[in-house]
Amino acid sequence: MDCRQVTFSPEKSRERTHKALQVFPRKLLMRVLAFALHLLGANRKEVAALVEMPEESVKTLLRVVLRDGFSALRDRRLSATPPIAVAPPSPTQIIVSHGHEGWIVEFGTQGETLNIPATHRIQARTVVLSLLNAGALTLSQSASVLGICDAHCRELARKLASHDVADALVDKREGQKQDFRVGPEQKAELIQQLAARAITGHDTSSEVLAEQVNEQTEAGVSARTIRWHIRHLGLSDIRQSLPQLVETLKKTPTDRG
DNA sequence: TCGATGTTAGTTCTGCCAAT
DNA sequence: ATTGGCAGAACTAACATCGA
Repeated sequence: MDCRQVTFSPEKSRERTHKALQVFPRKLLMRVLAFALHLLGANRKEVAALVEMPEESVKTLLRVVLRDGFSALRDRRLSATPPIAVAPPSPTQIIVSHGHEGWIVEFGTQGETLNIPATHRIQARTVVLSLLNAGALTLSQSASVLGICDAHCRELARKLASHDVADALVDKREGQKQDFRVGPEQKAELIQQLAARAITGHDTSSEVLAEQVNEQTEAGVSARTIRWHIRHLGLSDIRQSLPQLVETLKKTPTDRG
């Protein structure tokens, strides 16, 4: 669908969105809009910015909607029943609040405060969960101020009770840990082919190397991937240096005489 | 507490295309 | 002809939430 000639009015959008929010939960409405913008051809990054969602959430949304259809537009983890009202927290001597600036911990009798910037999430968790473990805050107060569910809050507090902050609270995600197409066998073949061809003066272009690696290992990788690995293995320059090194070594007596 | 599901952060892979 | 930057897809694993 070509929308380039369509005029979009920010005023009308504000008006209509406001009206729609009387009926739709904000999150659901944003998910519907994200999917519609995607269908109309908008760039995913721009879609994410427009609906104020992380780009990765938009990615996940599009994947599940295209797989499961309309039902996937709502967060299926959410219960259909309305939330149960939570009893007000019991008064404590320490009060923790969370705003745009960060967290404020009020304690003592003279109104002393500890300010934790919004960017210091681990510090906030350390303080709040320590107070929870010490019995100075309730579970629901702690979970609410940290913006996590009670069950997860309980789990983090339990971990912090038996582990240091680095083990209990620091995010350890590292992403994909191993290559899934170019493994040790393919790398060995790549290095072998590149070295042998560089020394003998044969073609060392990524096209040829990809052909050889695929032939020997049935990897099915592209020339671009071969170039990517050549660069990340630090092999980009050995095409020039390796033949010179071999010539030098030929003229030098071997260690064994 | 646990399994299912969604989210997030990171790496690898690949097509496109400008630069060399 | 070949390389390498860029963007986005594909993938992995940890984090987080939810309901039973």
